[in-house]
Amino acid sequence: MDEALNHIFEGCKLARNLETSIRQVFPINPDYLLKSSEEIITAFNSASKSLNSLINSPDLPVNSNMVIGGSGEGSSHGASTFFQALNLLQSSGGFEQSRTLFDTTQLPRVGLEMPAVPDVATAGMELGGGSGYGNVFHEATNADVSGTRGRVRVAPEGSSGSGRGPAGSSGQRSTRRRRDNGQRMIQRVPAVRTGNSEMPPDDGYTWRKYGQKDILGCRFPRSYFRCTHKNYYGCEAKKQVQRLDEDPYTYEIVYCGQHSCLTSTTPLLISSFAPTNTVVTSAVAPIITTTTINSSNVTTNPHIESSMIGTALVQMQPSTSIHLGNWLTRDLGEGRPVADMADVLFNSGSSSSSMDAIFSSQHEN
DNA sequence: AATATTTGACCTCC
DNA sequence: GGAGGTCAAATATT
Repeated sequence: MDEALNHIFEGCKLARNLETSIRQVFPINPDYLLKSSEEIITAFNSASKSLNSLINSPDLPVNSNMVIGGSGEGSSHGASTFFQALNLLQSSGGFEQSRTLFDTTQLPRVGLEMPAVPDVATAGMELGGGSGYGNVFHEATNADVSGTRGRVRVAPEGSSGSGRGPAGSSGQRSTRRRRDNGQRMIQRVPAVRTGNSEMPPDDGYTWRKYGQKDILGCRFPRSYFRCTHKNYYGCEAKKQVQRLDEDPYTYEIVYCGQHSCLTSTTPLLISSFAPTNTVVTSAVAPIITTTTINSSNVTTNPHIESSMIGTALVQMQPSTSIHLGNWLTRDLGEGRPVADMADVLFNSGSSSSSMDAIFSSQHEN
């Protein structure tokens, strides 16, 4: 059983590595795809063989059902082998820096939970956790145990207006909070060079920068972003981006909150997640820009195989196409003809203002 | 003109 | 009191 589990976890790890690579490095080298696919197949084939031999073995215990994390009799063996395999997976680098966040004593509860219908972007991040590149760590944010943390400040009446002024003149800000109670996901991504500056790769969503802060002990400032569509949906998704001191070509991105906006964009490569009725027409096809980049400029992250990096980087621009099939066929409920909305979308370019104008009418109701 | 970014001030939490 | 997160006026960009 140990062997089979090891093979399964190895296959999962390889699959995550491949998925992360496909998502973030363009163009993909077909040789690399082939090699990776074969490795995954080999791993699962090995698992299959091990399981077959186990099942056909006369030594198979009567109670062979594993209850992972269970405490009753019959579960201990399964659980221990499971944790051995999981530890193997962890020690391979997938969770190398998450140990403080990922207490192994909680693995049955935390590590095995899978969202029933994961958000596309979230799923992508979760799947990306198996390699040093694109590592993802889940962190339950600081528990609000004091009762005073995260409280909301209420502005005094009649205090609206400019929030900027001389010290001591404020008090008009209605809500200001720290310590988001939502789940945080930490991802490390290689820098992408555009022109003379490096930046994190596009994650498919549209973000608006709302702050930057010098962090004590860090060489590089931390940037704060929130979803562009926050004003229209109350979309609370945020992210913090910081360059690593030890590796300036790697960014650590902390995602906070889930996107609740329908216009949040999704990389084309996730189209396999889209419903079958999704139609990507030329009018809404993603804009593809090609930049000639020296491969050494793309990343120096050793976890990326050089074969994956071409001399040109094709970066998918945020596209609304993926979700169109979803919500164009959805009952928008406000009596607004879908065709009209599509017309607005297709004929007005992809400016967020037109998008927001559409959805603001929904949101306001 | 509309939208995004910059940046100093403000606020919360430790 | 200091660090980190957020706000919003000023400024830049599209």
